[in-house]
Amino acid sequence: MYGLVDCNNFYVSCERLFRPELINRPVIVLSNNDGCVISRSNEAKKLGVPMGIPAFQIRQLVEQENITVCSSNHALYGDLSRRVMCIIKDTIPRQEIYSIDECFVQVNNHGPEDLSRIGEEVRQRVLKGTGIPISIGFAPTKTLAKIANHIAKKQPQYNGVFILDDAKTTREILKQTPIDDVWGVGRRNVKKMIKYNIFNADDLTRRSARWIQENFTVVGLDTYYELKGVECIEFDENAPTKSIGRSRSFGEPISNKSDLYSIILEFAEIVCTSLQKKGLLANRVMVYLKTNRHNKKQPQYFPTAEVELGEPTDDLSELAPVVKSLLDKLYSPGHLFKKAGILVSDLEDVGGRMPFASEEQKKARSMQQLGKQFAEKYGKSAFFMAARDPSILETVIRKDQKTQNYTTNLQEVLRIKPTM
DNA sequence: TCTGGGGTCCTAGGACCC
DNA sequence: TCTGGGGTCCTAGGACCC
Repeated sequence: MYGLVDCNNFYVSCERLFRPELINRPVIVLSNNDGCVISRSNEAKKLGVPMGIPAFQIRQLVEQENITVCSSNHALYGDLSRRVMCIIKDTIPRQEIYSIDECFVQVNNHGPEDLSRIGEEVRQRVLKGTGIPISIGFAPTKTLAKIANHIAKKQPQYNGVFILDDAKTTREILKQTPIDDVWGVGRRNVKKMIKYNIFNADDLTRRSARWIQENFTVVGLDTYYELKGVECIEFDENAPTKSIGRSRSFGEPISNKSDLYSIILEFAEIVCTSLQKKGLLANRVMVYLKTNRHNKKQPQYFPTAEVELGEPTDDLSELAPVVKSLLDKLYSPGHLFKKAGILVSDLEDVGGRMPFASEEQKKARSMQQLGKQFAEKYGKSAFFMAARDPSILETVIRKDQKTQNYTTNLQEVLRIKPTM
C-alpha cells in the first residue's frame, strides 16, 4: 500500500505558525512579484478565491472581505518542509518526496486498522513537531492514494486519514471523483474526456485499455490501470535529480544586455550552490529569455540557447563565460524581456572527479567557499562576482508583503547586526 | 497598470546509420 | 526518369504536476 501525505494549505499554514492572529481568517500567499495566488486558507477558498488567479483580478474581493495577503517566503517554507519530511520519514521509513508539501510513503503487510493507527501517529507527530496540519490517504496505487488523500482532507469525519482498500468502496469513491480531480489528467485532456462522456474516474475505468491508449497515449493508460488498482507509476525513494534551474519574472521588463547578464549570472551562482549541495556536476547549460506573453501588442520572442560543456562542472568560474556566450547568442536589442532563466541538465554524480581538479580549479573553488561564508555572515551583497551588478535583480522584483525568515535567519528576526 | 517557479515525462520529427 | 526500410539518438515542445 502507498500513502500520500500532504500538508494542508502549506504556505498559509507556514505563515500562520508565526502569525497566529491569522488562524481562522481568510489568508492567501502570492507568487513572485506578488503576481498570482499560490496558497489559500480554507476561509479564502470559501470566499471563492481561485488557485493561480492573478492578484490584480481579486483586488476588490481582498479589500471587501479583508483577506490577509502574504508575499511568498520560500526560505521559511523550505525549512519547514524539511522538518515535516524528516518526521514523516522517521515514522514511515520508505518515503519519496514528491513536492515541497507532499510525499508518498510505502507501507507493507498492514491491515486497515494498522494503517489508520500509523496515519494518526504521523499526523500527531508532525503537528506536535512543526505545527503543520497534514492529511494522509492510503491505497494500492499512487493515483488512488491521491484520491484517498483528497477524501481525507475534504471530509472532516475521517480526521485527516482515509484508507481506500476494498473494491466496493473504491468504485463508489471513483464515481464521486470528477475527472478533473484525477492525478495526471490535466486541463487539455479533461476537455477531451468530457467530449467522450467521461465525467468521473469510474467512467474512465469502464473503457477498454486499447481505446484509452489510442486516445490518450501511454500516459492515459498508466492512469487508467492505476485507477483499477494496477501499479504503473513506480515508487522511487531516491530518484536522481535530472535538472536544476533558476528563473524569475521581472516587475519591470528589461532590455539592457548587461542587466540581463547580471541577473543570469546571479542565477548561475545559485544553481552552482545547489549542484554542490547535491554533489552533482552538470554537462549541459541552457539560458533563455522571454518577452511578456500577456502583452499582445508587443513582438514576442522566446529564445533559448543550450550548450554541451566539455567537462562537467559545478563551478561558477567555469560557467560564467559559457553563460555569457549563450546570452550573446540569444540577445536581441529592442525586445523588452519579462523573464530570464538558466537550466543545467545531463547531471552526474561528483563521484571520483575531484582528484582531477587542476590547481586553477582548486583555487577558484576555495575562493568561492570563502566568499560563501562571507556572504552567509554579512549578507548576499557582501560577496559576488565582479562581472555582475548585484542591485539589478533586487530592483526588478517586487515583494511587498513578505514575512521574516523566522526559522532560518535569526539575525533578521532579532534585528542583530553582524559584527566583524 | 498589474499574470510564478521548479520540476518530470512523453512524443513527433529530423539526422544519421546500415 | 526511376530511389527502401529499420533502427537509434537527439531535441523542441507539449502536457502535467504542485
